[in-house]
Amino acid sequence: MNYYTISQLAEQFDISTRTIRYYEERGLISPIRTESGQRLYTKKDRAVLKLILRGKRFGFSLEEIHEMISLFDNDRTGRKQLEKTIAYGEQKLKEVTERIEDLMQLKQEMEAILADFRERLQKLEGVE
Amino acid sequence: MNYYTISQLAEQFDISTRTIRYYEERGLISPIRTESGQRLYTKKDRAVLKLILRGKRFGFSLEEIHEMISLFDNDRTGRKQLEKTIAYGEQKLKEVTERIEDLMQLKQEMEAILADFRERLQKLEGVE
DNA sequence: GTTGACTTTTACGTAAACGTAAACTAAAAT
DNA sequence: ATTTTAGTTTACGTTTACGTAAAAGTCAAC
Repeated sequence: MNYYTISQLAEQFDISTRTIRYYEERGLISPIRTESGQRLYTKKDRAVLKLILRGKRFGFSLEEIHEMISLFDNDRTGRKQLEKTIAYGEQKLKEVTERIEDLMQLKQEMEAILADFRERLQKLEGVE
Repeated sequence: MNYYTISQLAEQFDISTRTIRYYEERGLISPIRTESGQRLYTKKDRAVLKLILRGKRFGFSLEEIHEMISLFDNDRTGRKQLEKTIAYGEQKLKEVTERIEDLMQLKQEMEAILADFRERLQKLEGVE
């Protein structure tokens, strides 16, 4: 298998190494170590990092992202655990759905405003 | 016309008065004042506040939201101004569109994971 | 085998977005 | 008329999410 160093990942995602170490401090990512203590990241670690950054773009806090990651990550075997996980997941899914609807409304409003501006510009050009 | 007090707005949106004053500090909202210096908010101010909070939910910084507000707010009359505004608006619209697509992908992934969990639960219940 | 790039931990610094407390004034209620 | 209640400014405090610098160890290249 193949590993990434911290600076490789940092470059790939255009973030600092400090940022990656900070995510580790907060328990969001857990790379293995070489004998001498250097961090090594697997493809899976990379995927987690990608997930973190996407969550951030959506305005989720690291705390929320942490919750979501443990949702996907932990193999919850017990029935109660599964039910809890599903309930939590359904709630998060609902939140995401609401956000999408909200954003689509914003999009429509922006399009309307833009249409208005374009019309104004047309009139100005007509006069000229 | 009808005005809102700061605490009325705070209650309506479930935020603190400090938060509203902070948005004013940052130039995002500009209520009128009574003779004695108390803030009064119009329907339009309320709409702006709503916009701010929506922007925040989407993960935009107050700085970005400030920009967007002045975009919608200022009556830009000159041709150059109009063109600039339209260009900026189109860019923001693109960002929003991308975000929607991104979120929809996240939604699908979450749905897949949830389906998997539900299947596991089914199997457990079948055994029981 | 030493220079230079990279990594580690520790620790203090910082910007954004408010929270909170003090000291005071105005409005509303009793 | 005088308590509450709500509002104001000023200013320091706090959390999140890192930035930055120091001191020391390690890896890669020449």
